Amino acid sequence: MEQISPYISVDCVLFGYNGFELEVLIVDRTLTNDKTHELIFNDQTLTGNHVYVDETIDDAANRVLFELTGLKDVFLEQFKTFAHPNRLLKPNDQIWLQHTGRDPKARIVTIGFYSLLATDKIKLEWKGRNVRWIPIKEIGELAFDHNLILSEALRTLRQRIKYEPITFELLPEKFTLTQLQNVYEAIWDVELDKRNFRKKVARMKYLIPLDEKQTGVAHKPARLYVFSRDVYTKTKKELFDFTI
Amino acid sequence: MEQISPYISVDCVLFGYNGFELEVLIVDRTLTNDKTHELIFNDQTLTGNHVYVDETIDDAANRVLFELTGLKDVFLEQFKTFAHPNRLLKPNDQIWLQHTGRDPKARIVTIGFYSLLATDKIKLEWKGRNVRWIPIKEIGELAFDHNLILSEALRTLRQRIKYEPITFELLPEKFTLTQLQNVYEAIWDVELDKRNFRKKVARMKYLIPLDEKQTGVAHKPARLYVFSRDVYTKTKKELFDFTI
DNA sequence: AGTACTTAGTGTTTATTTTACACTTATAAA
DNA sequence: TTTATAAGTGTAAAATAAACACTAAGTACT
Repeated sequence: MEQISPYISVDCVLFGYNGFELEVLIVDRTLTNDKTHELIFNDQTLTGNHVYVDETIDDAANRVLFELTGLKDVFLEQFKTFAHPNRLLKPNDQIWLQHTGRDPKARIVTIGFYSLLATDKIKLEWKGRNVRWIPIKEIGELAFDHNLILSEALRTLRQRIKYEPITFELLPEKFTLTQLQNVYEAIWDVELDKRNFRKKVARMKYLIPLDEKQTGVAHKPARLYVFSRDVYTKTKKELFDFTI
Repeated sequence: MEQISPYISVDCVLFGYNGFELEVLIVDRTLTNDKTHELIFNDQTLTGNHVYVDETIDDAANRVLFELTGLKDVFLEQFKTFAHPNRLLKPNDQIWLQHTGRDPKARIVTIGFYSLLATDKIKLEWKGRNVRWIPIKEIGELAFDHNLILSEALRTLRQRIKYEPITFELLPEKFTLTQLQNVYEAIWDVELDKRNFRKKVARMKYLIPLDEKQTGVAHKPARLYVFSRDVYTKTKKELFDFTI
């Protein structure tokens, strides 16, 4: 029952919305033989890194996000912690751990974060590794238990957008109501009624209509809106939300 | 930026309901000088323990719960992970860590769980330490960041009971509608309208009325109900809840 | 036996929210 | 000027939420 030095990491599920579908940021994990330069394997993972001893787990998650996208101060929230059962490591994962000089017997504890990003404004770059957005429906088998982590992140996201105004994070600052509706439809994978959706969001005071319209579209241009966090925090009911 | 062996623990916030108020299980932490037997300090903590290398974090949390209450298979859910910023350790905590042979510089990562228990059916006992239920409003300063952990657990609980039928876990198997209402009132610290509350729960098919009544009360005896998880899982809308 | 005490249990009205459903309007492109 | 495309709008019916006060059924006490 001795405590072998565990390895603490964060894994970030970065959700993006491209105007049509929900996407997730995926990194290629490529391992080649140092001498022969043969490809040993090539698969895919979520983005993550280990937690340094002098930083909080939120620091670590923000660092991963920043190194990848150059962005700071974006929505990033812890959702669940996973202790990889090492006996279930896939062969590739074992090889990978040895290659990176880590003990495959050491417990891996990883804290899952998820972030919401407007896909367009991001230039991806990460330590020379191939990083790209993949529509969530097209994601195949990932390394470690990253499929589970992704699945739990999506479950959390689907719940969270019911009660908190975070869908705006997936959109440009100014957006149309149709775009907003599309985000909900993409996340929940359902179709919503346009008129009822608009009636519903019309009640949200923190959704501010602008005197501005879309330009350059080959149809009736839509009105643009912004989300006001100020109005939101002022009007939301704190009824059950006091801290002891 | 070297990785000092971190220390991984679980902290369990055990919520109980005594018929009147929401309570939390608290452990006395007493430290005496090994030679002189003088009391060095005596303060209070949540219940927790470290995670062994051969168990999952859920195993560890269940182990803590079992050692404390003798109960298995009760509601126990992870809610948030905390990385104690060690620079903020209180003096007592530093002394405690040294006393238990641990490096105060080693990062502490603790995974917070919360559990819901019907206070009455539990016999408390934990390694000879003093363990007791304390009403949540009477809890003072706790060790480490346990006040923060408790506060986050309560926030989670207050949210969770809005959408999931877990309040039953705080009650005996057969309960009255008034008891159920009292649980909501205790958790949210509000008063609810009796008639509206009953109208609302009457819509819940998984709340099964029995042909049984309270006995031994000096007033009109109330009808007893049970919660049927079967009916709940069958009838609940899985609409947005598929797994990829 | 009767009375006092205590909590259980019930219904109505009004306001708000949800749901289902189809046509007109404004712009760019051809 | 015509066409294609998405924007934008209203109504009726059903369900839910909110406010509000009295009667019923048991025990305890005399």
